[in-house]
Amino acid sequence: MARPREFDEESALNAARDQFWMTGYAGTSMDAIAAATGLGKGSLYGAFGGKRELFHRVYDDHCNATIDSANRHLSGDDEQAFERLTAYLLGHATACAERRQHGCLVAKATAELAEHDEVVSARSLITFENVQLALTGNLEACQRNGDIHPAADAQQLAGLLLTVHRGIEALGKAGTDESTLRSITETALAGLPRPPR
Amino acid sequence: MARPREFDEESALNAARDQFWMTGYAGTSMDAIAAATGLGKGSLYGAFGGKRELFHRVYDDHCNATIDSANRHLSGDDEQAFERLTAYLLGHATACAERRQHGCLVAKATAELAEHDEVVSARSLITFENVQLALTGNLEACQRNGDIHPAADAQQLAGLLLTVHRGIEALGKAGTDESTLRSITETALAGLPRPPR
DNA sequence: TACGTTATGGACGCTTCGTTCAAGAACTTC
DNA sequence: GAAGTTCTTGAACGAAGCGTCCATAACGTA
Repeated sequence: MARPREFDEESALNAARDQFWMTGYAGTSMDAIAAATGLGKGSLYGAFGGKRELFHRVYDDHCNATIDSANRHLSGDDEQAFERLTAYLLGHATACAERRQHGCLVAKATAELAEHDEVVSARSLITFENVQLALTGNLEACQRNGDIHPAADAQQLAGLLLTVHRGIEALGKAGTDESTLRSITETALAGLPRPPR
Repeated sequence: MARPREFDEESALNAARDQFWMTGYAGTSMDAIAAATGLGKGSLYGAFGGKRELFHRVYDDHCNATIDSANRHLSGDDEQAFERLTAYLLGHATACAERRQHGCLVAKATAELAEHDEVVSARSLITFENVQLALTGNLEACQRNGDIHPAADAQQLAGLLLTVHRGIEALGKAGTDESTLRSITETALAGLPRPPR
């Protein structure tokens, strides 16, 4: 060992993430990140490499957090699976309508960079697939509990719900109000195939 | 009159739009636009003002074109309304899966700028509302023709379809393949309430 | 205490950015 | 053809971009 780091890596990464989140990749300068993290250029480049490298690191962490969040919200016992699904999607609708919130970083980064940066597009795809997986697991629990038609294709339905999830995010960005986003979500949930009784 | 313009305004705007479309607002330089349009800086600034002004002009035109396209695809006689709806959404799914296509400019601009530029967010919202309106009209035609349950709320369903439309765009950006996007679309269409028989 | 190693902070270089400007060209009107 | 107006070209400018470098500081080890 030699001289130890004076900054906390995690909080520095969070500050950098928030900058990218707010102003996008091209719109964020390394000077702004240096100011936000409180790091000098030397520390910044020494610890994280260049701008692209830093973004990849930040983005990777964020994608993992997104997947974890989906899993945490959606997994659990069968009895309350449908309730969790409803809460997850309606919560998302409410969050997307918040004016302060600057939307989802995955959506923003994918829109800006996916076509130019294969690392980003691959990471985005994996993230979506994993969220869909979490949704699939939840829907299967719903089926076991009799909330969803047992013959339905859970994976297909999960794909649709993921799509709705991403669409809500897009509409929220444009300023669609909360009640609209929530009622769209409810319409989507109402369209799920219910079991015969 | 004095010296006439040597360039075609529309094609210059299209070239500018394509640049913004490809590399985003912050990622596009006026030099790049000058090169793409073939205009000198003087002409560029003289004709369109600054960067932001030019983007607003380009974006406005594009939003109108988007709305027109939705209306053109979705309006018509009642008999083929559902067929047109299916074609519109499936066509969109296929287009979004095209790797060459750089996604929807409305989505990209909204993601990058909506939170910082009220002109953009307002224009995006109006665009979405008008596409939803086109979808609503189509669904009402479907109801008259007996393809959709007559008691269903067409506006609610249109909101859901708009959301799916935007979600498909988001997933396509990440690289989701065509067959997946199409089958999600089909699942969404299958979830629409059919009339009792 | 001396030395090697890593971290820090900011000045620096080079490039690119958005925008302005001056000189000249093309047109209309008188 | 002279005057007036608008358009074109491209150089120039200040600001800001990314990344490097260096003197200094703070540790471990000998």
